[in-house]
Amino acid sequence: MTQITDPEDDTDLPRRKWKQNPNGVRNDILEVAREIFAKKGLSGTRVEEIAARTSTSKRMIYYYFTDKEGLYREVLADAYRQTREAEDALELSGLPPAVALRKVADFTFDNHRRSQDFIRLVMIENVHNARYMPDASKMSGENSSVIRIIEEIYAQGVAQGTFRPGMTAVELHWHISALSYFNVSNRATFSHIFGRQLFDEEGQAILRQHVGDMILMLVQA
Amino acid sequence: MTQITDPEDDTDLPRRKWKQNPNGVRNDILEVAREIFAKKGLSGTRVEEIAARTSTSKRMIYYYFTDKEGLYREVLADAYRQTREAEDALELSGLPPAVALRKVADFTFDNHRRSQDFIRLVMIENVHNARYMPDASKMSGENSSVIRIIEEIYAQGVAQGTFRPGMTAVELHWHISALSYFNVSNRATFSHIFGRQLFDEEGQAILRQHVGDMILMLVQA
Amino acid sequence: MTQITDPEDDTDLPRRKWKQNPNGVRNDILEVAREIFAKKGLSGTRVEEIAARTSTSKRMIYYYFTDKEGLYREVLADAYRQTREAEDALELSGLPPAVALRKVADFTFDNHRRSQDFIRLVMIENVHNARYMPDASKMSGENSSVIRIIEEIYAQGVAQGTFRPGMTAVELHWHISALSYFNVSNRATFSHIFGRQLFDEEGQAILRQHVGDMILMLVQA
Amino acid sequence: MTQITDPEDDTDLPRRKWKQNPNGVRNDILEVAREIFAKKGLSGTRVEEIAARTSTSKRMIYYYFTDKEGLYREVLADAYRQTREAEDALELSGLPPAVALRKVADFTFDNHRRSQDFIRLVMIENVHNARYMPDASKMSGENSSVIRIIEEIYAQGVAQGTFRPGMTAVELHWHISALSYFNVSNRATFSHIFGRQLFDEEGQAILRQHVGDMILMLVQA
DNA sequence: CATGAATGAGATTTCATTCAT
DNA sequence: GATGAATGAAATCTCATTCAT
Repeated sequence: MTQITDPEDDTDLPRRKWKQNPNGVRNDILEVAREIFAKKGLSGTRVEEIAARTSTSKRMIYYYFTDKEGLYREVLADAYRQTREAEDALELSGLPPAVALRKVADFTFDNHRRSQDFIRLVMIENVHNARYMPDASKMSGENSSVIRIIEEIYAQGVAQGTFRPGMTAVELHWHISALSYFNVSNRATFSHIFGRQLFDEEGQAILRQHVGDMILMLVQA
Repeated sequence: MTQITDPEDDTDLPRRKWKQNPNGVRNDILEVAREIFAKKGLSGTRVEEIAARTSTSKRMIYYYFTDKEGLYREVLADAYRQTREAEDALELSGLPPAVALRKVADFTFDNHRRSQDFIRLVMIENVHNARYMPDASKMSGENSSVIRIIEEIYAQGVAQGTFRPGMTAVELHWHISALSYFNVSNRATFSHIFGRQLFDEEGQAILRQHVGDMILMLVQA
Repeated sequence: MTQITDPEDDTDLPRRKWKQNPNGVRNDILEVAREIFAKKGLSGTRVEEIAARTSTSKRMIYYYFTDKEGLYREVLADAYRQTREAEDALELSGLPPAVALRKVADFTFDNHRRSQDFIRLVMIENVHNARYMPDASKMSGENSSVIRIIEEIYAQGVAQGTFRPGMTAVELHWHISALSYFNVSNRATFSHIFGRQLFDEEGQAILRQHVGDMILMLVQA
Repeated sequence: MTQITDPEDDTDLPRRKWKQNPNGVRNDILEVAREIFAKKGLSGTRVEEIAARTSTSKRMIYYYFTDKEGLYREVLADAYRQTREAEDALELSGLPPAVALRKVADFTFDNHRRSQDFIRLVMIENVHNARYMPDASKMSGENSSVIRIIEEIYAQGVAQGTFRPGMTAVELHWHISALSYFNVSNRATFSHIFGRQLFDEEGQAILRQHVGDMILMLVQA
């Protein structure tokens, strides 16, 4: 990513992607680790394998992350951070509540599909009962932008009389998340049992439509 | 450890512990293994630990299940089998489609909450990309009773004109499952970020109600 | 030591000193470990080295002793146990107090000289601030036979009027130990600075004599 | 870490921290290293830990002391040097031999108690069989002031007829050292087994008295 | 002189599995 | 069927030391 390779440095020495490049090395490890942890889980991952796919050595992993668990924690925190950032980019001002809410649902559905590694990390972390989650302080849902966004939309809809009162943003977020998450997390077993149809483009379009429909009907009921 | 075998008691009588339980040892292993696999995953589980919590020794695990993976496969197949059996017990004949469909949703929501270990095994299996799933032949969704049940209800509703046509039972099942599953699978991370409110009795009642509502609105739209 | 090698077992298979001989293997490890720990200390010792000098593998060390520290603890406890046993063998009944007390001093002086590994383990353990000592319950000085022996001798001497009253057995033991211990523990540095004379046979005889003299004079003063 | 260097302050003036301390960095390292080596031994000590507690970096340790072993050697030599200096300060001229000798014993007993780190370094060095001791030339007991002091006292006592002839100063020093050293070196294990009484103020006073008594009786016998 | 980054070699420990009885 | 002992292969982690700037 932030590579600083010098083409002139063509000596016989073993090729190093970065000499003395702390962030380069650190990020390189982080990226590789994310992929492998997402694929194999914490206990299923070999530090060796991460090192092998890196431009550095196993030793550097311990240098920067103390131990395997430390690396896993960083990967997880990083993944959440990036997801937050993607959510922060959502721009919905000016839209009518119903339109905006569907946009949130669609965005979540699409974004989850795009972020398979993130979903897998969350699956894995749930198997661990959230033991390695970043400090609650950094994660608190209060200042989560999705929640704030949904809150605003919902409040506006209620004010306009188009949404029924009595619900919370977290509830709405929960429903949208559940449907969008399951679509990625359980694809393997679900398609094993019920076939792949729901996962081809047409099937996905139908599901996506349903998700938005259900959410809107829920608030408009 | 908790063994009750008496060296002098070398008669032909079956060992007391398993008197009414011919496959005693095997089932004992299976039960213990299910619990531990559900808690720690495949790679996170130690054969040692399973053996220790069993009334038998490690040797027997290999005797009955060949290897750790074999045991895991059996545990998984067993768990699915039991879930199927629970679903088969659903009796809805005679009810109007809308009532029946809500009952299916409620049942699924409740049943998932009760079957945490099963859900965890499914989570784990999805991390493994469904690599260890029982043969598709045994699992095929065609002969799944939930699907057949939903199919009947839906067909009836469409025939009566109360449900809109154009949907499939698998789609409906997908939505119900997603919402019911996420409620269990992601409780750890979700409550870490957004608090525990949705998981106390009141919160769960609300979510359960929403799930039924959304499904019904989806078919009645 | 407790070897059970069978000369008839001359197959092509790799030679094993003991197959399926738990105590053999365990004691073998313990003996080798004691020697090496005594020589190099806890952190200075390589598990590898212990294994290499054993008839088994590194793996067995972990099988029986959990980890390096566990092995060290056992070695230490074992060494203390053996020292106690040697002390228990002291037979002094019937001797006049002064003679008996000198015998205790002489025995301790000689026994320490013979038990270099034990002394070294105690040195090492003191460097660790006695962190790995066996449970105080097993070690309590109350039921230590040396203390009881000295107590009896001293009480008798006081009763007879040959020893002055007002001292404790632990104090006497302390002095005898200090002199006997230092003779072994500090030989290396002391002889480095002041030469080897005190450590040749003649020097040792003189020191030994002094130790007994001083103790007797102390109680007879 | 607690560095006070200012990048703009690139004058020729010596760094503030070491204004009156030309060998500042070196001595800083030495002091920290002494403490840690005394606590954990040679193999138990991490160069990393020394560096961390120093005002400099690891690099400087290697710059000044070549390697860990070199640093350890210097620490040890330094500790002996300081002990010698303390002994040199003893001023006993004019006192009657018996009084002077008890003063030497008392001084040694007290001085050892005060110099725990030194005693620990000696313990550690004895575990290493005195492999890292400073050159014998620097250390030779001949020019050791304690030995010379004791020699003088003893000679005077013999000349006066109050001390019996036939002993050497090294022997006397050996006894005093043994008792004073053990008091510090074996406190951990001894009190673990026999309790702490001998190590409280009263107990120590008794032991100290005994040590002087025994030495005096030994020469006066 | 000074520093943070980097590292090879090796140490400790783990784990599924098999063996001997 | 049953059991405790045994094990090879591999995984995690540590440490003194050197390098690049």
